[in-house]
Amino acid sequence: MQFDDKVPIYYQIKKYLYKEIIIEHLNPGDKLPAVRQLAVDLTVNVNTIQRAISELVEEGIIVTQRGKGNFVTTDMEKLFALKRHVVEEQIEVMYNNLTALQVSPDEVLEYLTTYIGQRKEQDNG
Amino acid sequence: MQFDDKVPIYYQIKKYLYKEIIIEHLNPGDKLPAVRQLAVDLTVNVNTIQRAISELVEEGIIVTQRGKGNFVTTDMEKLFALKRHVVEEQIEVMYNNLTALQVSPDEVLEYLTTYIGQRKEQDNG
DNA sequence: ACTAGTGTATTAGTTTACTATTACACTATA
DNA sequence: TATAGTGTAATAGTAAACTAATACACTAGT
Repeated sequence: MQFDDKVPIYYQIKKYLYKEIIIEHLNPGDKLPAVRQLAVDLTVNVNTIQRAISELVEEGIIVTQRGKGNFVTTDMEKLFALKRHVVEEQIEVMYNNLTALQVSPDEVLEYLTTYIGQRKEQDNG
Repeated sequence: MQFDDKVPIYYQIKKYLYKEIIIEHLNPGDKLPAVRQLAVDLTVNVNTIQRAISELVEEGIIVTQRGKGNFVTTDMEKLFALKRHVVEEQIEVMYNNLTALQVSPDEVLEYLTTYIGQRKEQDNG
């Protein structure tokens, strides 16, 4: 896995696991790969994996069963809230940053519309 | 100034200076505060300021006149490109992250529209 | 010439994230 | 009960960012 050297790796792994859960590569109740396996897959140290996972456990997204493994929670409330939160955060950060640059809400919408239009052209062409 | 401890300070200062230039708190040809003054204002070390500024110099956004100070470039092309780039980057990052979460372009637009609607209510209420 | 204001460079020390390694504890199964 | 698979913890070492302090070099005004 490729990491942005401006952000701690454990934090990027956290976001990666969020993603895997949100897009249902990992479903409620699923067992995660073993920490040692994840360490190999993502080419980082076990401790780094551990740090990411322990934060997800604190947040109630992942549940640990000692000796068995780590599992995605079956608490659907938590999972819905996770997706809502992650998506909203993306929008919010972008909106706040652009607003700080004195871009108006209408302009933000305009920029996004234009951007999507360009992407559609590119992705088709 | 308040920093996000997940991102290097020098990098956040870079972004801060981008902002100051884009919103025309600093205009073409303007002299920046002295590095020692900036260090006090932003409550960081001079070396950290220096690191941020030296990257802006490499990018041609800031021009150093030794013994005099650091100045915003008068190359308007560079400045327009800067704004274009910074704004587009915000949109792009958000779009890519949401796409990775299997949010469709139309949904991205929908989320943003809803978000802006909510903000307007809040900010008026 | 002197001095104050500026950027630049160097050195040393601290903190945090990360790695590497090893050991320990729990679970399930042959 | 032995063993393989799991999470957990602790120790030691490395690298990067940051701070602190000092010294140097250039510019402008007195």
